[in-house]
Amino acid sequence: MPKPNLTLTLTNTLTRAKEAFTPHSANNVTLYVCGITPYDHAHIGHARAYVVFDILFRTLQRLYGDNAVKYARNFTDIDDKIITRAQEVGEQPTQLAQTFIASFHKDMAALNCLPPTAEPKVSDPKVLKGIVAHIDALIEKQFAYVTASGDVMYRTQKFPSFGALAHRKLDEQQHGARVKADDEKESPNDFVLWKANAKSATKLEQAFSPKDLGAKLFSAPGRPGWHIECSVMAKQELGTTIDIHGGGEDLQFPHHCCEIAQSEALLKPGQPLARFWLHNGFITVGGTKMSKSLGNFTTIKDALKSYSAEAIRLWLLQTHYRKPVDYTPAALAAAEASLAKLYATWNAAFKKDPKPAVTAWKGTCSRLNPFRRALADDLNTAAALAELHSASNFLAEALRNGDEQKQRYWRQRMGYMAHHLGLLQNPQAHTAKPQTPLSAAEQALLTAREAARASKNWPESDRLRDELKAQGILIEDGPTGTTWRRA
RNA sequence: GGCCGGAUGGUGAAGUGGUUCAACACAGCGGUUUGCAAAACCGUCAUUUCGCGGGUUCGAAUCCCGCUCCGGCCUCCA
Repeated sequence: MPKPNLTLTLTNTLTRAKEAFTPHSANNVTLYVCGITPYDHAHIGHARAYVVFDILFRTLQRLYGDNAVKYARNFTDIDDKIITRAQEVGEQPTQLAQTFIASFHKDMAALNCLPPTAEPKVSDPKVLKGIVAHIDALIEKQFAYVTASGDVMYRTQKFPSFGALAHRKLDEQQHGARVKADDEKESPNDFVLWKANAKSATKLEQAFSPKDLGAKLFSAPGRPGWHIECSVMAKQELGTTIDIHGGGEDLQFPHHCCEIAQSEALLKPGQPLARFWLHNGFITVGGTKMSKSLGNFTTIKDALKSYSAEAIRLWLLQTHYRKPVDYTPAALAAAEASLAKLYATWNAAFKKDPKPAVTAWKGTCSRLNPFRRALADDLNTAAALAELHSASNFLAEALRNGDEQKQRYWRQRMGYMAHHLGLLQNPQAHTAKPQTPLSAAEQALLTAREAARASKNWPESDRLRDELKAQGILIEDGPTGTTWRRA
């Protein structure tokens, strides 16, 4: 792979500064992004996180080569929330998790998010064994202790920089602000690595015997705590120090701080779990964070009932990934309109020349430089979109002028940009919304209107046009005849 | 209480010291076109203005200080 002639800069949460990114090894670039706990359908907030990191994944692929980038995104498929939900609906937890993993995969595919190179699950025996071994090692090194009820806790006092990622001094925190303190902890900051059944309301489900998994220093049946899995899966999939670790802003503390403590306790002094930490901002509703617990969420599937997947993607990419995005129908409708315009040009170009669009680009192109620079500048997708619009406008102009050379030129560049952003990728029909053929009744209306127009019966013609519009079919009378499209 | 982030036209939003820096998009408005529309095109759309008040500077939306408002986290969370 050629050495990238662009420097990728990323805002590193560790330093709160934009830093030049260089991978530890240019032919093995590693990215770990915290995935979901599959106990319900994913919502728009999840969509944002994974669209953002999809753009990062694609950008890294362009810079270092498709095969050089390893992107792991996990599923926390062993968890109290899964067990609780499973009991509510009378299902096996594992079955329930499977259902929502499949649902999540569908959502990601709809949103044009590329599949990660690895999607580890906690329930994988390899992961469970790794977790148990990691916990054993932490106990051995005094970084963890077993409580009277059998839990294993991380001893945060052994890790003085705990909380540094979130820039917190722990003695200044309000303990128990949200979750009540646990008497068995040596320090209120300590967190659970292994959750023994003794304190679980759901004793028998998703419970594992540490001994069976090879544990030597703890024994109470139970399940892994939330944070430990990511440490282990990142290590198993990507190695001990990864290039970039990402996730939502809300994971900074405690989740990512706990991961750092768990992982770095077993690494050489000064060796980090991750060199770069990236966090995306929230989706808000009326200014308040969209979340499961507040109940103010819209699932991706529900949003897809009203808006095309690419409009959702476009809407998300209009804002820089660290800023909040407010979910409003008006904003989605505006994105849909903007996308429809892009597709109108795109579609017209395909009618002229049905060859597939360019997706890859070898070498340099001065017209693509602003686009590439925008994405390399801390993933400035808003600026990158402006370049896409610009290419679209030039292509539309070339189509009007009949300049075939420029049509090819701009179509290639537009195609490349759209592909990088994961937009304009609907196969066959080059429109955002599916254009199902007219029904017999609809066709009859259209034919009747044609007849009325031929006899210059304008009132009848307009009445039929309104009737079609009411059914979601928009009529356009052009010089070469009448066309229709579904709104 | 501690820590973190945000505030840019009617709307979303880019821009973090200086030659179109207020990009781009959506909406609106005027026009061309059309039987009328739609679509498209042309034009217009923050002109001492970037939450407020100071300061630094030859020069600030951009840096510094103070303030207001909004949001997030402080062991469920993307």
